[in-house]
Amino acid sequence: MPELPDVESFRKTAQKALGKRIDEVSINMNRMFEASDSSLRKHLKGNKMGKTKRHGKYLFLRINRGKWLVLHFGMTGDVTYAKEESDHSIIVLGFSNGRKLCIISVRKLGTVDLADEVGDYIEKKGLGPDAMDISRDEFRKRIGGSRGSVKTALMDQKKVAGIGNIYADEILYQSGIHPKRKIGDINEKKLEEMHKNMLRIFKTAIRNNANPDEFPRSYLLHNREDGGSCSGGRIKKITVNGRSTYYCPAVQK
DNA sequence: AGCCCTGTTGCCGA
DNA sequence: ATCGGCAACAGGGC
Repeated sequence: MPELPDVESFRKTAQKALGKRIDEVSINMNRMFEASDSSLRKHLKGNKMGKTKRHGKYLFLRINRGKWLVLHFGMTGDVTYAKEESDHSIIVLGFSNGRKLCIISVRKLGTVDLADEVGDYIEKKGLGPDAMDISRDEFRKRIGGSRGSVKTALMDQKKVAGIGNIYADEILYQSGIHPKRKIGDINEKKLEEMHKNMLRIFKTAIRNNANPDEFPRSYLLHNREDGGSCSGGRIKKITVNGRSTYYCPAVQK
């Protein structure tokens, strides 16, 4: 689930607790946690939920003056705000209105951390500019300036933050580019087209709360399986950068 | 029931 | 730069 649009949707959910005081804290520690149980409790309990930020696939929740709760979900995740506690919650924040903000991670592959400054944290991680924020020229410079395959470049969080396996395939499909094409083989005009498509796809996904059922039918995502149908032919499955990759040979060159 | 494979991520070592 | 292995777990196929 958690690529840029999913995390943006998590952020909006967390935003519903804005200004609410955290009365109760429940933490199910596991290997995701970089911050200790005691320091998390110290910074969470009794404080009010502040503003929220997202950068790439990272979510930042301000929980105390200058302190941020940092969340990265790995391959699975969700955030809920309701009276009921969700299964697989790693952190549950209880508020006086009886509602709970649940941070969910079924597979426990991500990260939970504390940070003083969002910008410093992003820099420390070496993340590139957020995909929704990056200018056309910057995109062309960062993606175009590598030697490997175009899909590998798109998924490199150090170049541009937020594009994962599913959306990389979608961007390449809609841009008519074979995932294994070498970057050097793609001209500037095509790179700019990719940038435009990336923004459009993410905007569409965000508008629909990252729910693929609501995306246009023309999206690859709906037929993302070996032998799946496409206007031009059949979807093919290959491996790129160690990840399953789906594309249409008739459409993508 | 149980075994095997796959996977929306990212780090590490060869 | 690229590749395989790995982390933890659920769900589907057989």
